[in-house]
Amino acid sequence: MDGSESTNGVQAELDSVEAELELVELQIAELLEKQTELNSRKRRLLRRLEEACDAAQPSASSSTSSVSTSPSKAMSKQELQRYDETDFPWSGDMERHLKASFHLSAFRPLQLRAINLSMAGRDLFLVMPTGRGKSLCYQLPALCSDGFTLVVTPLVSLMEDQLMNLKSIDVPAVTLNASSSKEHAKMVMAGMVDPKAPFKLLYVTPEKIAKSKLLMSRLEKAYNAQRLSRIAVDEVHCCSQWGHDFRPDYKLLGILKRQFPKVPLLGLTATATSSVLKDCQKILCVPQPVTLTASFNRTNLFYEVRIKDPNNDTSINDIASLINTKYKDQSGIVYVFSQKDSEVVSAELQKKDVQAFPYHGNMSPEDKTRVHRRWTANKIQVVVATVAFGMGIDKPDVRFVIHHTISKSIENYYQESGRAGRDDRPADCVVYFGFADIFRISTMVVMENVGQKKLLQMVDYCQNADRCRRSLMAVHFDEVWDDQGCGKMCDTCRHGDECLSVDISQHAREVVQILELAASMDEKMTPLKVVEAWMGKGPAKRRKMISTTSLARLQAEAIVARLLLLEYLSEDFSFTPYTTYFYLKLGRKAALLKSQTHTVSMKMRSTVKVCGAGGQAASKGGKRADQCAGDASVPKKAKKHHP
DNA sequence: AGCGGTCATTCAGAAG
DNA sequence: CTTCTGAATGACCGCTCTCCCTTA
Repeated sequence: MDGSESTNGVQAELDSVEAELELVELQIAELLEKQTELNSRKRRLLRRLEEACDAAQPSASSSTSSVSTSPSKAMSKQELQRYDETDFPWSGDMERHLKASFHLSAFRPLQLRAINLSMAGRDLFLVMPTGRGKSLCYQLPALCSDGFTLVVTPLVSLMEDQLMNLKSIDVPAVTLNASSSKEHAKMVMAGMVDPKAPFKLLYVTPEKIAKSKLLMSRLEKAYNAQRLSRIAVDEVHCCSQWGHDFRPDYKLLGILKRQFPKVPLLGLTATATSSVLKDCQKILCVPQPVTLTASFNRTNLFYEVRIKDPNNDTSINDIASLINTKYKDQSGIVYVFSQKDSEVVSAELQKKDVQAFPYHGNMSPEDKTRVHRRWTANKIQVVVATVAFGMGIDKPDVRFVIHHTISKSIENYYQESGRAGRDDRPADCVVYFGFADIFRISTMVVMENVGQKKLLQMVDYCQNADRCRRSLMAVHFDEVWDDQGCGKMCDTCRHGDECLSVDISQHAREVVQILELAASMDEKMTPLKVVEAWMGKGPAKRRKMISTTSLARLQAEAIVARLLLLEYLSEDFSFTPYTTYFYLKLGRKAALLKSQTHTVSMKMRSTVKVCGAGGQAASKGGKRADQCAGDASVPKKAKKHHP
C-alpha cells in the first residue's frame, strides 16, 4: 500500500519531468536553428566587407561589369584579372577563329576570362544565365587546341541543335548516341585516335559514358596519344540530387577526371547554389576548380505578388483587364497549374477579347509547334501554358509573365519569370498567390525528396511583406546583395507600405485547439475545413467547444499558412487509389504554445491589396485596414461563447 | 474522399 | 394558443480526381 502510493508519486514526477524535457528540447532545437541562420548571415556580411575593401583599393580599378567572381583559395583577385588580357600565346589564333568561324567581333562579360583559364589548363565551373553565350567558352578553345573536346549533354535534341549550328559555320563536330548507326559509331571511334583529326568536338550522353566500355577504351587511347584536349560537362547541376534536374548517370562522371587527370574540365550551368556546386565538385572529382558566376540579377524586370481571392473568377477578370489595358498589343505568357487550367483559362480570356491560346504536354507536336511559331511571329498575343512551355523559348520582346498559380520552387519561378524582357527593355513578372493552390501543388510534389521544403520557400517569398523581392531571391542564390540595387523595381521597394509586426500567439492557440478537438474525435481536417471551423462554420456541436475568430477570411488563411511555415502545423498526407489528400496536423513546435509566455509574431502590411473587389470582406469598405492587431469585438459571436 | 448544390426538416420568434 | 415566416441544419446526390519526356 505504502509502496504503491510512492510509485504513483514517482510516476507523476516522471511524467512532469518528461513533459518539461520535451519542451526544453524543442527550445534548444529552435535556438540551434537561429544559430545556423545567423551564421550564414555572418558569412554573407563578411564576404560583403571583403568586396567593399577590394573596391576601396585604388589598384583594383576593375568593376568592368555587373559580374561577381568567387576565386578558389588558390587564386587571388589580381591573379584572376590576369586572365582578362589578350597577350597569351593562343590569343592571336583565338581572335582569328572568333571572327572567321563565329562571325563575332567582341566577347561578352566573363567569356574571355573563362576561355583563357581553360586554355591555361585550369578546371573551371561557369555559372551563367541561359542565352548569354556559355557554349562559346568550350567551342572556341576546341578550335584552338590539338585533338578534340569531349562534350557531355543531357538531351539528344540539344545535341542536334548544337550540331546544326556548328555545321552551318563549318566547324567539324560529331555525336554518339542511341540512334547512331554502326558505321557512324565505327567512324567516330576510329577518328578519336586519328592524327589527322576529322572532328574537333564529340558530343555524348552521360549514359553512353557509364555504359559503353568501348568508348572508355578509345578515350584512354586518345588520352595516351594526347588527343583528348578538354572535357566539357553541360548542365552540370544534373550531377547533384539537390539540383532540380537530377540524372543518376551523371553521378558516374567522376571516372573522367580519375582516368584523365591532366585534361582540363569545364562545367557549365544556368542555375546553381553554392551547395549544389560543392556537391558537383565532389562527384566530378575536381579538386580545386575556379568558379566564375555571372550575376543572377535582371535589372529590367519588375517583380510583384498579388493575393488571389478564393472566388476564382476575380483573378481571371484581373488578368484579362491587365492584358487589355496595360499590355495592349504586347506579347506575354500566363503560366498555370494543370493541363486543364491551361484550356479553361485560355477559353475564359478569349471570352474577354484576349488573343490567348493553350500550350501543354498533352497537345499534339504539330499543335505545339504551331502555337509556338505563331506566338513568336506576334500572330498570337498570349500563350496560356504549363511548364511544358520552357525549352527553346527565346523570344526577346516578352513584356509580361503572369503566374496564375505559384511555382513549385523559387528556382522554377526565377527561370519561368526570366523569359520576360530578354531584349533588356522593361518587363513585368506578376504572381497570383492563392491559399488553396499551396495544397494542390503540395500533393503533386509529395514524392520529390525536398519538394515540400522548396514549395514552402516559395510561399515564404509570396507572404513577405517588408523585404525587397530581389534580396529574397539573392539569399536563395547565395549572392552578395545590396538592397539599393533593386532601384524600386519590385512592389515592396516601390510603395514601401507601413509594416506591422503582429502578435498571433492567441490565434495560434485557437487553431491548435481546433486540431486537438478533431484528433480526439478521430477526424482529419483539410486546410479549408480548419479555416471554416475557425470562422464559425460547421457542426454546432463543435462550435460550442472551440473559440471562433472574427478575422476576415484572407487573414485567417494567411495565419494558417504562416503557422505551417513556422512548423506549429505540419502536413499529413493520405493516399487513395485515385488521389492524394492534404490534411493538417500539429507540428513540431505546437507544444511550445502550452507555455503562456511563448509568443508568435508575423509581419503584415497595414493595407491589404486584393485582386478584383469581389470578396465579401472587401465589398463593404473597399480598402480594409488590418484587423489582426486585436480581436475587434463582434457581439454576434460573443453570444455563442457564453450560452 | 472531398465538396458544392438541392431539398426536406427543425426551431425560434413574431403576428393574429 | 395557434399559425406563419425565415433562418439554420443535415441528409442526399452527383461530379471530379494534378508538371515536365529524357537516357540506356
